Amino acid sequence: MATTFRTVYQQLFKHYGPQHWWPGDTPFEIMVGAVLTQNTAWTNVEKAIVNLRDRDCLDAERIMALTPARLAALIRPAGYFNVKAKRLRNFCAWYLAIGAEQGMAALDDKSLRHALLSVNGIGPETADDILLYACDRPVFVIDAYTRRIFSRLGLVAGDESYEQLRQIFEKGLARGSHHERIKLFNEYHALIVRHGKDVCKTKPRCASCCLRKGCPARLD
DNA sequence: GTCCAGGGTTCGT
DNA sequence: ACGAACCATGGA
Repeated sequence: MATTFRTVYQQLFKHYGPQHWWPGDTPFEIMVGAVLTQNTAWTNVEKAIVNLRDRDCLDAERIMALTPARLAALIRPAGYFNVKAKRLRNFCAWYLAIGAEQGMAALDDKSLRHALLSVNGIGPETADDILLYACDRPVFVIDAYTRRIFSRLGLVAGDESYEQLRQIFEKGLARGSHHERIKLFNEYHALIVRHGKDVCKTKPRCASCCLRKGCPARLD
């Protein structure tokens, strides 16, 4: 059986089961989490979100009403708090200006992605997290784990640009209804992160890949 | 003590 | 277009 984007997904799902991403009660909370999780362990992001919720600040207007210093203090556990306070403000200002989730829903996938990328502090991965997990748009999220795992499998070269990789994955997983693809992309990225956390950082790092024969951490 | 996490921007080349 | 420095906490 040839290794494909489909078979890797099946292998991961069989081993780890559903990941129930994205944790969060509302789309807005997911968007906040997407900004806060930039290069940060999720456990630290959760602490920051709890702080915001305790202050009733999981809300764009409430966040904008905070001074940058107050906001930074609340999100302190998520690290890079001064940078992220600024990015969160930038995002909330944009979010309110565009008309919140209704305004976002009025845009097609491409326009919304472009609009998100225009926000200072929202790059490709954060934008795609928001598109997929908060807006239910069929975009495949690429991260460092994706690049590492799939280049070791030989399914990608590894030095492609973010945009190239996204196209490769979306084309490699082209079949299925709109809804099925969203569900698949949702679960797939979550499984890649789960697997990456689990074994791809074992020391010494497996030189081949944790999904391939010969790797001590291979799944079966 | 060291390493690095569910990255992005800015400023060099 | 691409690479490196920068940001900062907390858990393993």
